[in-house]
Amino acid sequence: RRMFPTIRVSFSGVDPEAKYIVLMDIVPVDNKRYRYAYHRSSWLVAGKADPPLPARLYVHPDSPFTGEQLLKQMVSFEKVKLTNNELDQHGHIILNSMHKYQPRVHIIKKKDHTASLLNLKKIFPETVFTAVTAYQNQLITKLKIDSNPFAKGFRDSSRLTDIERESVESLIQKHSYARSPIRTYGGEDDLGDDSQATQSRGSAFTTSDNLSLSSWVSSST
Amino acid sequence: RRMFPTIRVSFSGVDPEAKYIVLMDIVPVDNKRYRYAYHRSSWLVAGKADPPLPARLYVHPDSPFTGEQLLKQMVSFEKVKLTNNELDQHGHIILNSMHKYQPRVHIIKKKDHTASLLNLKKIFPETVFTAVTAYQNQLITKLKIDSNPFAKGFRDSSRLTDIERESVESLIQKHSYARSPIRTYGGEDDLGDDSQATQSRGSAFTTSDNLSLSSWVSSST
DNA sequence: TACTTTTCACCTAGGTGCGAAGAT
DNA sequence: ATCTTCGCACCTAGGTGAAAAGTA
Repeated sequence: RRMFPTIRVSFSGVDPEAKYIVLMDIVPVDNKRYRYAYHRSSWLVAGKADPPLPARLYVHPDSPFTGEQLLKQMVSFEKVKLTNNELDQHGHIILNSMHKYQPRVHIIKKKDHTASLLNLKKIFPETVFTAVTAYQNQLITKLKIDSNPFAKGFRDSSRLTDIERESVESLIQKHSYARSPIRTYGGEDDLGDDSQATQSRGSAFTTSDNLSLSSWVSSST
Repeated sequence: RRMFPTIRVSFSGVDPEAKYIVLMDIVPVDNKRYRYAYHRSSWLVAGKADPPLPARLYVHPDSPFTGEQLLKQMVSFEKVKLTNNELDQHGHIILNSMHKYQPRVHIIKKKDHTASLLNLKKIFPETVFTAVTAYQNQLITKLKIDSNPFAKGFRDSSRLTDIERESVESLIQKHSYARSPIRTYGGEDDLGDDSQATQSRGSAFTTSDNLSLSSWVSSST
């Protein structure tokens, strides 16, 4: 199923004349499996991670972009789909349920006349999420029903109250602090703030194939 | 509204390594206005054409294609939209109702390192059609209801009978013979059969903006 | 009379969480 | 007990011709 909320990114500092490929992948945050403690409303470590799944890239369907396009428009990843089916034939990104993940946005400059590439990578830490097949927390469910147009059918006056919005913020804080501190699992290099990807909006709730992964994360800014 | 049936084209003889832009435009077949003679089931000339409308190109949204893609996949123009509103802001192709038109498919090879272009043009005469805001013939209506999935709601056992199918063929013959013989109005050069566009499927019924243009044409293999 | 415009019921296509049923 | 799967009602989004109303 689709990843929701949608990750949207805008770019600066690109060459308007050059061509760029923009893509997303999603990497494990740590080597742990999680379970949800209802009475504490928080995620607890529940052992080592399950075996890693085939890594897949989501190349943005509007690629290649001209630098000019990237400076003008926001790039939206609304069509990214997630699954927990390791045999998936649809090209969706494959995740383990009950594991913590970090989406990453990559931008690759197409060098003319050669095959060489420049690949920049950008992480928005506020988009870390935990994949699930069923929502573990009623507030998250409510938040998603509130914000996803396709879930309008479930809005029975259950729009989030101000108090609930505060609770959501606190949940997000907890989820954020609970993850391992700095390094992305997998040991690949991140970009600093000089990266070309400068803005994100929305974040990475999720979903899967026939089932329904989810999680939570900030909707910073 | 969308042009239906959809024009689909496949290509041969292209360079798999090169990049190509594929596009469609629709040009007047002659300088005449038509009206429909119900009792004779045929189009009659009804005077000189109305003033020409702004010419527009429909660049296929999957452009640019690699030659490799063109050799593999059929290119479908299902999303082409037509209108009779000369002030249209949506980029749709603008046509005069009750006039006869010829869709054309163009393929442009992008030359590396230069701005120069090679533009080839291909006409499928069986896709000539007359634009309308309301269908003029019950058989055409039935044919479209029969073949367009979005019109399924109007299929009340009214599927075309074998006899009706024959009548449709004869209508198409009549429409075809009625148009001016060889030259496309506007005097631009056509390609011969050595063109790179080698196959069409379906044809050019139509439709417009808030209204409903239509017409008929062959569905030659 | 001969079109053109507008609105609408009825479709296709596909994104939601729900809840019963299944799996371990 | 704790997830995962599946079918479903309910949405969004938008493509149909019918038919009533408008235009000239």
